[in-house]
Amino acid sequence: MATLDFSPIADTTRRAEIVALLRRAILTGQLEPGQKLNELRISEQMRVSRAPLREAMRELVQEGILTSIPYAGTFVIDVTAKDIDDAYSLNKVLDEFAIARTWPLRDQRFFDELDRRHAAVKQATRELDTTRQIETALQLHGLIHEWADNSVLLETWQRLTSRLQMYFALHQRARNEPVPAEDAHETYVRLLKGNDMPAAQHHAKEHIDFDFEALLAYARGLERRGPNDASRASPTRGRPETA
Amino acid sequence: MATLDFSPIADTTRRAEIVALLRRAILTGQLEPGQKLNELRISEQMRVSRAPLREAMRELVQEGILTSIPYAGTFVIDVTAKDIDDAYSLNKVLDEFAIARTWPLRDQRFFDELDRRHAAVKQATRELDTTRQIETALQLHGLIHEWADNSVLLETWQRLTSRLQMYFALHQRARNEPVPAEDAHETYVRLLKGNDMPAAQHHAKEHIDFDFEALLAYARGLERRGPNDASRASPTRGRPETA
DNA sequence: TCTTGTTAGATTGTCGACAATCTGCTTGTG
DNA sequence: CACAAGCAGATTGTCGACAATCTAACAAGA
Repeated sequence: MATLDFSPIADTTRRAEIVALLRRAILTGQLEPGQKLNELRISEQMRVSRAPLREAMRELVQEGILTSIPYAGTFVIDVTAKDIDDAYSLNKVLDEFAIARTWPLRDQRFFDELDRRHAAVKQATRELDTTRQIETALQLHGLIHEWADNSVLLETWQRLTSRLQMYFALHQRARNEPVPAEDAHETYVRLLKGNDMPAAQHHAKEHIDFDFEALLAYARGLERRGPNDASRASPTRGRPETA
Repeated sequence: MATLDFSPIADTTRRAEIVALLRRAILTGQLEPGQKLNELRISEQMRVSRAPLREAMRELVQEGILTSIPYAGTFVIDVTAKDIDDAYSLNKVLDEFAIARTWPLRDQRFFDELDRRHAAVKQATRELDTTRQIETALQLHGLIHEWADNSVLLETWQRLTSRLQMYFALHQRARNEPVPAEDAHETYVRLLKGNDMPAAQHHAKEHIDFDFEALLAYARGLERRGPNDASRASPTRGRPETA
């Protein structure tokens, strides 16, 4: 028989859809860092009860983009310059590892997918859709982590990605100007297709450096002006239950 | 005035306690891999309603030690040899990074804490408490990740640790024999106190190798005999919603 | 005026019940 | 006997209501 592989059926629980909705709202910056999530208000807006909403929020807390204080509320995580720096330096290490693991597994399907994602970035750039530009760039970058055949690495990178996407979106939102139109990923893609693995690893580091540069400057600027002004109830008691 | 710093008050929600209970049950192997968690039964045993229990389970799903299939149930993750291998190889990279970051931050407090945790391992070994032995060994190992001053790294390592602890406990349980009594961490501690960082990094890798060796062999043996026989409802539909 | 105790309102945490879905068995039919 | 349809039981997902806790405003007293 012909081996037809069906795609998985859609998630049927409200919880899963709520997770997707909330995650998108946070990662695109519609929910600002530090902002409190009022359960009753959100559940009424989404036309669901608080039970699946709360379960969804627990997931996002564990995912690292929300933080919860008992009897006080659940908040979008704050973005500190140190967080970005931490994620940045760890990402370097993970990239190096991912490239090393992916290297011997590269095949035609890998190169095709690489080109496909690269094209998606370029299209988003042409259309000046900054949100989509961030998304596609991270997806391009994520290919080496998906291809490395290491589930723990992939999980780790996806967690990192959530934060990175949030940081980038915040950055874009604040500056509100399109990313440079020239293609910053041309060399990256070319090196991943070549035969010089150390060169690819080295470029990945430099490439990240470039992306993070402006972001870090922005975050540091934020901190100098004091914490974000998003309407939050300034939780003072207890500590967030981070993972 | 004298600056007396109070420790944070204990978590007062049932949810937090349930998370701790379940996590411990899983990591010590009281709940076996693949086993299904019946919500009604557990909630009755714990004398709580299903709401906080379900929220706790969502957290543990996101933490990576449970897996959930809509309308089918929530299960303890299965332990495959590949999972162990993945965690193992990534752990090497993280260790190297953690040592590099910790190195310039070492001070007397670090050395004291190092000795304290080392002593805890030795005491657990003397008392032949294998479960505690695993716990303390991982805590000793975790110091470099805590000290590295990188929150993302720490989070990542803690996620890894959960699985490692589960794997080790499973291993111990199956073989039911105490770990070699000789002190395997003596060199590790000594190198962390010394001045040769590359040597410390190198030893960390070798040290992990040693620990994982038997574990990997055991896991591979498991797979050869087919999947675990824990009473599970053999979920066939849908896919687990891993993080 | 500053501090302390009280109270009202709002929000989070928890509960018990109902709805939706799955699994396995039974039953009827060829 | 093979097989499909349908039913019953069990389990998960969701809902609305109540209890516990927090915040902020206000009053009383030193």
